[in-house]
Amino acid sequence: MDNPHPRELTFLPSRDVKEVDFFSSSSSTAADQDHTTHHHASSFPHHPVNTGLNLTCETTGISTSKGSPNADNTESERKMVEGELRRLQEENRKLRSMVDQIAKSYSQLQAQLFMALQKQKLTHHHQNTGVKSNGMISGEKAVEGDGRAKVEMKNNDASVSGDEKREREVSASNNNGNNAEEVMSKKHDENDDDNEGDEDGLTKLHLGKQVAASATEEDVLERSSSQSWGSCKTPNLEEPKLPSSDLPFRKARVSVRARSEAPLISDGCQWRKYGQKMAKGNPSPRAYYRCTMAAGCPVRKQVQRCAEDSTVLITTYEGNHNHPLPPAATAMANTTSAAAAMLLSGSTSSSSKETLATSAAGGYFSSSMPYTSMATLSASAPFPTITLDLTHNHHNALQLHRVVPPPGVTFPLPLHAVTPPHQLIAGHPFLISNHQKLMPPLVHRQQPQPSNNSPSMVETVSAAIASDPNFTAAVAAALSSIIGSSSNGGSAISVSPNGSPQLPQSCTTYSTN
DNA sequence: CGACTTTGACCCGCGC
DNA sequence: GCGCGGGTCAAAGTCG
Ligand SMILES: [Zn+2]
Repeated sequence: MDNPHPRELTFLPSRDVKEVDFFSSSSSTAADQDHTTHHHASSFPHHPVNTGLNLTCETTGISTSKGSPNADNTESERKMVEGELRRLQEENRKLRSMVDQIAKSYSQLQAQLFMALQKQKLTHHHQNTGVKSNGMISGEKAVEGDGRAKVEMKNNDASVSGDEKREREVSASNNNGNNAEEVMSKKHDENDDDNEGDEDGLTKLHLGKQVAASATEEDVLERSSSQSWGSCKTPNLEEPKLPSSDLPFRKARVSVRARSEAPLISDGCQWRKYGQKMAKGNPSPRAYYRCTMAAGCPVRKQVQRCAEDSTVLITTYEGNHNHPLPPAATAMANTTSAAAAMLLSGSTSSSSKETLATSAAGGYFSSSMPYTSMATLSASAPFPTITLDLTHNHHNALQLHRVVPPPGVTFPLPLHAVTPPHQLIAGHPFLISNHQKLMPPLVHRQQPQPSNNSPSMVETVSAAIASDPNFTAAVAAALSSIIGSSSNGGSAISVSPNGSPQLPQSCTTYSTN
C-alpha cells in the first residue's frame, strides 16, 4: 500500500498556502467592518446587509474609533465610512452569493451522494477494493501480472440509457513493479504477447479496446469507483449516447497551462526526453518526456507552447507513477490521478452533458481552488483531458467554460510548484462528481485580493482530487475546503463531454507560466 | 562512463 | 490503399 496518493500532502511545500479563508478571514473582517460601518452610517440607505453569512455584527460594535468629538472630522469621517460601507456591502453581496452557491452545491452533492450510494449498493455490490499502490496506467491494455487483482467496475448510468454501462477492469497490481513497466513501455509487445496465455478473459479487457485502468488510475478509480464512480451518474439526463460503449479507452490526461518562459516546468520528477515533433498548426515543437525516476514508470508528459500565445506553456501528464515521489512531485501525481478520476467520473455519466458536469466541476473546483483560473474537462479529445488553465490567474472570475478545446481540455491543476503542504488539499479529496449540476457558473467573485497564487489553487485541486476519490469523502472535503477557502481568483471548470466514453488513464498536463 | 538530448525512422490509427 | 498526423523508438551525439 504505498499509494502515492495518500502520501503526504506534500504539495510543493514551497509556498504558503495561498488559499484564503474566505470565511475565516475575509468574512470576519467584513463583518467587523460592517458593524463599524453600520454604526456610523446610520443615515445611509444602507440596505440591511444581510450577508447570508451570518456575519453578525451586532455586538461587536466597533465603536472604537468613533467618537470623534469634532463635527468637522465627523463629517469627513462619515464620508469615508460610507464609502467603506458600500464597499463592504458589495463584498457582502458577493460573499452571500458564494454562500448560496455553496449551499446549493452542497445540497446537490448530498443528493447525488445519496443516489450514488444507493446505486452502488444495488448495482455493484461487488467491487473489490483493490488496493493499489501506485498505479500505473497502462494504455490500452493492461498487462496483467499474475498477482493482480482485477476489479471490474461497471458504470451504468442509471439515469442514462443503460447501454452506457461500461465495464472496466482495473487491475490492481499490488506487486507489480514490473507490470507497470511492461505495460507502458511496450505497447507493441502487448499485442504479441498479450496473452501470455494465462489470461482468462480478463486479460483482455472485455472491450476490444477497453483499457484496463492502470493501477494508478486504479487508485483513483478504486476509491472513487467504489464510491464516486458508481454514483456518478447523474441524475438523469439523457445522455447522448455515445458510441462510447465501443469507444476504446483512452487515457485521461491532465494538462496544465501556465505562462512560462522556461521550456520546462519543474515538477519534482526526473524526465527524459524521448521525442520531439512539430505539431501541426503550432510553430513550436512538442516535446515528449518520460519519467525516469523509476525504471518502469509509465508516466509521460508532453510539453508544448500554446500556438496562440507562445508564452503559455502547456504540459500534459499522462499516467501514474509507480514509485514514490518526492514531495514536490507528489502534487503532480496526485493531480493526475485525481484528474483522471474526475474525468472518469465525469465522463462516465455525463459524457454528454457538459453542463452538468461542468457546473459541478466548476463549483467544486472553484470553490476548492480559489486561485486557479479555470479547469476544463473534456472527454472529447482523443483522451479525456482535464486542463488547468493557470494563465489567467489572478482575478478571474469564476467562470464555467464549456470550452471544448479542440485538442484537449484544460483544467486547473496544482502545479508542481512548490507549495507548502496544504492540509486541506491533501487531506481532502475532492472529486467532481460527474454530473452534478451545481450551479452553473459559480459566483464570480473577484476579490480585490491580488494575492492569490495560482499554485495554491492548483495544489488544492489536485491534492483534493488526487487524494481520494471517495465520493463521500470527496464531497465532504470539497465542501469543507470550499467553505474554508476563500476564493480569490475565479476558477472555472468546464467539462465537455463529448463523447468519449471511458477514460482509462490519466494524464496531467501542466502549463507553466 | 552513464545519463540525457537530438533527430530521423518507424509504427499505428484515422480519414479520404 | 494511401497519406497524414501523432506518438515512440533508437542510434548518434552531447554533457558532466
Ligand atoms: Zn515516475
